[in-house]
Amino acid sequence: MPKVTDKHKQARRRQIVDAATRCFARDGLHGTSMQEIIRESGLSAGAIYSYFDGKDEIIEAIADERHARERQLVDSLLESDDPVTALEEFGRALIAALKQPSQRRERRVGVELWAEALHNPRLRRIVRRGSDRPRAALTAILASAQARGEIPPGIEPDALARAMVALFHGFVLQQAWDETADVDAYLDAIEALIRALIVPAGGGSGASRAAE
Amino acid sequence: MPKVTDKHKQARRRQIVDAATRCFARDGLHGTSMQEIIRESGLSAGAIYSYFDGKDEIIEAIADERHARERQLVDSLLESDDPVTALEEFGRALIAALKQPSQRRERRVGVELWAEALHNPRLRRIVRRGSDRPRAALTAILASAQARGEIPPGIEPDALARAMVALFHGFVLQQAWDETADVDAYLDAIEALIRALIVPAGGGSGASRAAE
Amino acid sequence: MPKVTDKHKQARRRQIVDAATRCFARDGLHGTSMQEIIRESGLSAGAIYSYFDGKDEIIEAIADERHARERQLVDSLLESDDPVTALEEFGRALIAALKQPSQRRERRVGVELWAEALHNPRLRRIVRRGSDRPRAALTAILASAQARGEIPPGIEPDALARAMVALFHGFVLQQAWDETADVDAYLDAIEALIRALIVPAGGGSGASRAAE
Amino acid sequence: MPKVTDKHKQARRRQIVDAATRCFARDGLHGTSMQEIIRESGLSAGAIYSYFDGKDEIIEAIADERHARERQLVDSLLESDDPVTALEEFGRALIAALKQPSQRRERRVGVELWAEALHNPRLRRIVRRGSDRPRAALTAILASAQARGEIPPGIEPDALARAMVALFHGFVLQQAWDETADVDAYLDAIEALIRALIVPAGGGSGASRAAE
DNA sequence: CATGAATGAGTGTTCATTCAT
DNA sequence: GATGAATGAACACTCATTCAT
Repeated sequence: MPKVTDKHKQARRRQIVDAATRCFARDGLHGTSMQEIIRESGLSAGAIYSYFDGKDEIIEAIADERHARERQLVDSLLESDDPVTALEEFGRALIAALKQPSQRRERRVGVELWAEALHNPRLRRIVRRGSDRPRAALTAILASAQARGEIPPGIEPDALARAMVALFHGFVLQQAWDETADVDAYLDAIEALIRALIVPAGGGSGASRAAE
Repeated sequence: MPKVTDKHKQARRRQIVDAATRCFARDGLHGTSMQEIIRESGLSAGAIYSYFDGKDEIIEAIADERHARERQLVDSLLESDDPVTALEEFGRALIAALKQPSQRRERRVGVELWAEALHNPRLRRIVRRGSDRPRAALTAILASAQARGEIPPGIEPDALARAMVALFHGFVLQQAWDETADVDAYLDAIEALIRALIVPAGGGSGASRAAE
Repeated sequence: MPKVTDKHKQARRRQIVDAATRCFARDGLHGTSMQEIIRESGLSAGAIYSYFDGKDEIIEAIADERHARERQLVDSLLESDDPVTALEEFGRALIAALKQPSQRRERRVGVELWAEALHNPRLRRIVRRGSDRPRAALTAILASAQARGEIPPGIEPDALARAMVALFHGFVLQQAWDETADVDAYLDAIEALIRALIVPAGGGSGASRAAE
Repeated sequence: MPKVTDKHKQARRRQIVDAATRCFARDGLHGTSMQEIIRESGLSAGAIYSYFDGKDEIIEAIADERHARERQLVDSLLESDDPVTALEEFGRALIAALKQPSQRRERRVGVELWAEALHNPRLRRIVRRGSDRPRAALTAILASAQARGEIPPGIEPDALARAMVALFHGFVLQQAWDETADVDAYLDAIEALIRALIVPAGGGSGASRAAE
């Protein structure tokens, strides 16, 4: 019965990853001991080590999950052929992500992962995959929009994509520091910012539309 | 002769903070042991502990320095009465800061501090001072620009300020992960982004100017 | 199977407390490092710290044991209704305690605890319980003896109880300093000292002189 | 001018010993760092080390002083030819010593010295001189009193002397633990205790009972 | 297969003492 | 002589990981 075993295995890994995420969000990656994860998960030390090779692998699993979720978010970006619509979709997905309180914990841990990725090459690869791929997708969309004349020429699409990723990461950080940061106002502001850039198909300023 | 003693003290603290910054940038806040800082600084354990109460205090000193440097950057913001000019000044200061390779190390450590600040209240206070004050200054400038009609109404100035801080933090992160990230192109892109938003005094769209 | 675990736990604590007692008796509370206790106990650092929160707690456990043993000694005091008999019982228990060479080590450590108790409030509470309770019991016996006329009036029973406790503590100290101190002669002497005070049932008394 | 220098030296040693005594009474022998003694004395580290070879020597100096003071107390014992009078003198000196609040500190440190003496041979020699000599003197007096028939036969004079020393040490300990311990009542009680033993020149005796 | 007691190298920190100035 | 900055071995304690049961 490999399937049952596999399901069981997945469930146990879930249990461990969830417990670890709670601990990491509360006390930080380095402020959390394996003992705490053991206690929080309700499993034994041996059990945990039979599902993960060690603390680092649990951290990587968390990073992997985050990356997978972000990839899903990006995939929605690629569905539409119209770049502007795609960006709007992206924006909406972002809203959903940033407003979900259930993901606050994950985002806090995310900030820890950013720092950890600076010194752990395996983790860096995972974490960067989570922003390199979205950025590449954004770059493609923006290049295409630029080709259509919807975005002024003379701006590097990749640099603009970086700016959009920065707007996301930067707000994740602000929200991690201050839970009361106003998500809706922020999303309105960056929407205005981005729309201002978009050259309307039939002339007149993008900026004026931002105020509509 | 208190001056000599004081100068000496400052020099020793410099020596320790610099050594620690090198270590932290290389191995991370938690990947660096006091032993390493001791070796890197060329001082003895006892000497270091006579200048700092412990590892945490060294970290705080580094955060404090960073905050002080950011405050200087912000102060230049406030000098001009014209909001748009002020923003340009700010942008230029940003360019200078992000392009200085000598500060790469500091920015890498900065990312570590963001994560650490999530769990260390003292540090959070220091780190947040470094972005709350700039944000407040930006908010004031943007509100004033908005009052003058230079920025479309209907956008929360504070949210827009958050976006600008995010554009900074977000790129610091990307640069920490990938030293080859193109600073100039990024700065061009965010300049275009911001300019697009600015309603020209006499008519035509900001977006069109962004392409100039 | 909580019983096995519990028994095991008790046995390990015994092992640690015994090793620590040997170390403390040999090198003093402060002359003994945890490393020495680790070596002497044959356990690892981690093992010891899983049974005790730290060195202080090991010391407290030793003090607790001593206190428990002293309470048992005192309980024998309270069994008899006749104060004089009770005192005799107490004296005999004392003899047994002071003559047991196996307790030499414990008594040496006891002297260390007296000193430590001066500066460690938790320990002071434990150590004082070990002499306050016996003293209170002695006070009650002496008061009752005084009420029966067996001890001359005009002496504070509590002060006399203090004197008896002092005779015990003081000799423990002398014996700690000089193992050859003659226990039997000492016990004879204090027996004589105390008996001299007791007013014989039928009349003329040394005690009457004491009240003069 | 060796004399002036010598006086100066003595004064400095005083200053250091006094500062150390204050520290030791407050925080214990091992809870006091040289740094604290340095601060408390108002001298520099180098200065202190030019007057004492180290912490241990400061402790020995304190023990020496204590011993010298106790010897003076004992010397008064030997002045009188009449043992009973001598004992009374001794008791009176004791009263004075125990009631002086200024010596509370010294007595607290004294208890620390008892413990330290158990593991430091040099200190043990000093500390024991402080009770061996008084005990020897008491033994002589008691033997002489016994020879005159003032103390019942059959009691070892040395053991009785030990008891008297114990009455002193034991109360010092109680007072160190509890400053409110009633000195006067205690002195009354031990006076009664000792007088009960003394066979009145002309008659029936408690002592006869003691020998039973 | 699961457990959790045990490991021991490593941590941050202290402190009696020295010695260049 | 006096200073006090500097030393570095030693300290109490932690924690990711293992393995006998």
